Amino acid sequence: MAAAKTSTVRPDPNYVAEVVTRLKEAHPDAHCELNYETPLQLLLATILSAQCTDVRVNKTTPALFEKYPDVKAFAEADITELEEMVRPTGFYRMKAQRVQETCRRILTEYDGEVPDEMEDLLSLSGVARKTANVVLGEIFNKAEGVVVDTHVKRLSNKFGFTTYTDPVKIEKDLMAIISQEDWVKISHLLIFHGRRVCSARKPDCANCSLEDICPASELKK
DNA sequence: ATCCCGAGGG
DNA sequence: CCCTCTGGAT
Repeated sequence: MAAAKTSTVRPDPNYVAEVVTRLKEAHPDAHCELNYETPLQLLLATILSAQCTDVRVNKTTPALFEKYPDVKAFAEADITELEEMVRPTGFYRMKAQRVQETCRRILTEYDGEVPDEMEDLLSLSGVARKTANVVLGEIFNKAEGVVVDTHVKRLSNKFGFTTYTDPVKIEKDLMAIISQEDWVKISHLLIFHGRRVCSARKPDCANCSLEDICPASELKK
């Protein structure tokens, strides 16, 4: 019988396990770096983090969360003032609108509480799988997938975990090769590694503990 | 595929 | 200057 063809080429499970093990050793403190105190604050911080560094989000949110202490305050905020508050994070008009629209819907449809179901989260303005996965994983401890941001996307391709560029397809590939108990952790690890070692502009292969097993190592070119 | 948008790094 | 940053909606 001829070998069954699969539509997607999977990386060697042993290789994947080795990469995960080494990432855990390299970044034992990997965690979500967005600052927040409430579920609402994490949801909003994550919406603001689109195409923006978490460092900049963290410099923006303290004043924002002080001025608007709860969902109601965001729902009733003057949109121009809200725009100015979120301006440093970029895409500020759209983000202000999404933040307010999301808070209004949480107020009117979810009794003021951030929903803990994927379907409900995805129905919110400015919330797609990446943001929903962050909230489900960090707050409710019930991740239904893997957070795929720009770092996870870049490194997943470098390590050969996926061949796709579409975040949804990348997430599906990762869910197939990473054990479910590591779904939250793998994103933290890839994001930490992507920021500190394997940056997009200048990957520091000389100081990377995975250099010898990395298909994209710059040192052997 | 394109738009939204500012700020820092190389 | 150009690229990148925990994306999402049209």
